[in-house]
Amino acid sequence: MHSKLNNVKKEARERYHHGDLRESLIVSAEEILREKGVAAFSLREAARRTGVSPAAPAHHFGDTRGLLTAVAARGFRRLTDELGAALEGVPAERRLKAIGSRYLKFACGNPALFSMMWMRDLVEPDDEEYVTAGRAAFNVFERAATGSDMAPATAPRTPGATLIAAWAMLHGLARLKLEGALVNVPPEIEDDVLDLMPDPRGSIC
Amino acid sequence: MHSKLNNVKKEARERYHHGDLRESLIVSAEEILREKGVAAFSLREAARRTGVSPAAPAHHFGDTRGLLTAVAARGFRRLTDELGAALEGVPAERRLKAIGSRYLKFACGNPALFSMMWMRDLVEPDDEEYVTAGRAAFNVFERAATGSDMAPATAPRTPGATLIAAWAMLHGLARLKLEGALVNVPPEIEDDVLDLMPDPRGSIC
DNA sequence: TGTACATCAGTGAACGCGCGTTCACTGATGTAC
DNA sequence: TGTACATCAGTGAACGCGCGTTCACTGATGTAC
Repeated sequence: MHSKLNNVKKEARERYHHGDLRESLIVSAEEILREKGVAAFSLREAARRTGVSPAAPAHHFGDTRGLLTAVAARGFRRLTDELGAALEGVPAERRLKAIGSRYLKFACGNPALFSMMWMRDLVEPDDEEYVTAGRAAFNVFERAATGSDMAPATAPRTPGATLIAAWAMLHGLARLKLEGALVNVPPEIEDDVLDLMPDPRGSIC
Repeated sequence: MHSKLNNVKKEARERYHHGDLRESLIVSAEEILREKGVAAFSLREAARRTGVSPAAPAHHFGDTRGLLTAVAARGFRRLTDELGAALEGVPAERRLKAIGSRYLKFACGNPALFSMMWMRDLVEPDDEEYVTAGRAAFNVFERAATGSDMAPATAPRTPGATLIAAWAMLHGLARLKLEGALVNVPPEIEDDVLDLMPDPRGSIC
């Protein structure tokens, strides 16, 4: 039974048509980011890891930027999911912190991916999928932080200063950690920093 | 007189020995960062712009990473100067905000340089000059934010949570701006965010 | 003041590399009749 | 149910490119005597 499974897999691998190349390329790309970082990423290696010719990716993504954009969008979707999961069963007054520590956890667990997601040089910043995915992640944060579920779906957002301030503190903490700027800082402090996030509901100050 | 000056310059340019190649390469590198961004940086182009053979930089910096490290260190020194200048004649209670907006100004005025300064992949993170320059910048921030001048010069720092929180908010705001994440946010909000920085002197809350 | 020589700061040609992308092509798939 | 054909998803060889670095070298500088 095990060997049967392997045969199926092998056949699939050796088929002329891959079957799910788009998906596989994204997975390979994430792998490269995880193992080697953003700077070392190349389209050819993604193809190589997927066991496909270097010209194949063009069919699905056009060019390198296209693939990275898809990977970034997928990253935002995963972030959205994780932020959502972090809120389950958490009372309103602890949601800001809960979402904050999950945001950090995501960034530190996927350092290269997280960085790449924000690099407008590498990504097609106007790509609809990318924009939508990014906005969805922010929406979760906004709802958790403000307690409001009424965020308009389409209109341009102009969120309040406190919300942006909380996000900035969070994002900055993540970046500083990734950048190794906090190596001399005791890790417990991180928790205190999260407590200092300004609360958009105005419960502090 | 003008032409005489030009002749001197021309001679200098055409001399076999450059005279100040180390300095010139750093300047060219900054130029490239400004014009093309981090991703497009190359050692060869820095040499080309300086009017020197591609092998010349090795004499002064060893390799690409060496040059970028020097550029980053210089960036931190410039940041230190600017932060210091931002404090001149500013009363204690307004220093936190003053230094905050200067930090933002620096980041947004030198986007590629600022990003590069934090990229441990591109830089020799243990280089003494780099480390010293980075620490000096942080020291200015710390002194301005806490009002304390007694920061030990050598001992490993373990700054308080509020200080880190303020820095994180600032750094995060800078990053979000550079990353284009705030395009839909009215610019006035930035000022309000700075007002929300937690004050390490405990004057708020 | 003159000269020999070590050291320094450059040259420029060459290396091998991996990259993104193009190209004419072919095998597989699915649909219309 | 069988067949013709359009479309799709791949191949793999080739392109030109710019890169970082190495190498043997040479011109300029400065120092010791």
